[in-house]
Amino acid sequence: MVKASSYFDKNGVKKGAWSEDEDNKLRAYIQRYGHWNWGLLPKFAGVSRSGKSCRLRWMNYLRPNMKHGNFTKEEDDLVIDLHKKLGNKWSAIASKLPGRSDNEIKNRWNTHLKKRAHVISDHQTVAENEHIGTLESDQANVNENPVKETDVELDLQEVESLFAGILSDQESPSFSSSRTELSSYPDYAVLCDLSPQTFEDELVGNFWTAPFLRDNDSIGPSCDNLLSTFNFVNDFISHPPSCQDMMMSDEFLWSTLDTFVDDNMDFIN
DNA sequence: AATTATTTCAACCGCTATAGA
DNA sequence: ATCTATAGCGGTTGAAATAAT
Repeated sequence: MVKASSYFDKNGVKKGAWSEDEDNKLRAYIQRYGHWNWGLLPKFAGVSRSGKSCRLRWMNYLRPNMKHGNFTKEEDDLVIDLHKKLGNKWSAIASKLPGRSDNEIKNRWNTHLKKRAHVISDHQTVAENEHIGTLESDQANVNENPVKETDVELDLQEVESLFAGILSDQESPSFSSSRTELSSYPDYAVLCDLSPQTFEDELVGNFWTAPFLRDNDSIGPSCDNLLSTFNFVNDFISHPPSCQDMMMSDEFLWSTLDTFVDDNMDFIN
């Protein structure tokens, strides 16, 4: 199901449903270069979307290993359980359900599970009240409300341990997610002849993995493009070749440089 | 079969947190 | 300390799908 047929806003940014072509462009780009900067990514990927929109599309739909379709009973139960402990912390809940996005879980909760959880909660409240009533009658005049205080204390401990578990699972959300994503891209490992982990260390914020502007045919030789390309050439000349060897083949590099010179001879002259 | 009401869920929006200048 | 850019989160929207009449 899609939200709306697409349209362009007053700034020329495309909104609404993503087309298959846009999905393919975004997927291909991120699988090749990673998401190094969401703000700039759409331009390089060749899609007329906002960075936010690209990020959302990738995180919620295009990421590798994302599940789509019905939730299993186990997943539903887990969401209910985690929501009971964490509340509307969809991102934290999603971190415990592999292949499900926070958005998907939020929708699942709002459309299916909220009612079910309320029913369960109502039953539990009745049971708890009966239990408390029994205790209170048993321990009348000893303590005003011993059972409720104990319950609150246990819940806090549960929440704390759960958060501790989440934090220990992921040293950094962006790093851990990109590690998972990268490990599923054999092309990168082959290209670099590096383990995904080592490659990731090189990838994050690495100049050499940022896309070369000429990759995007829709972008003409603007001053920004030329500046970036000149910077690229300067860096290539002045830097030791280790990174170049890892990240690019000679064939790609020289063909890119040739193309650049051909296309921009007038500007250079 | 046609119309209306309801449900679903992908995408948007506004806000906050964080990092870097 | 302040400003700016970016990433991420959670609430909300609204078109499409489905159910009810």
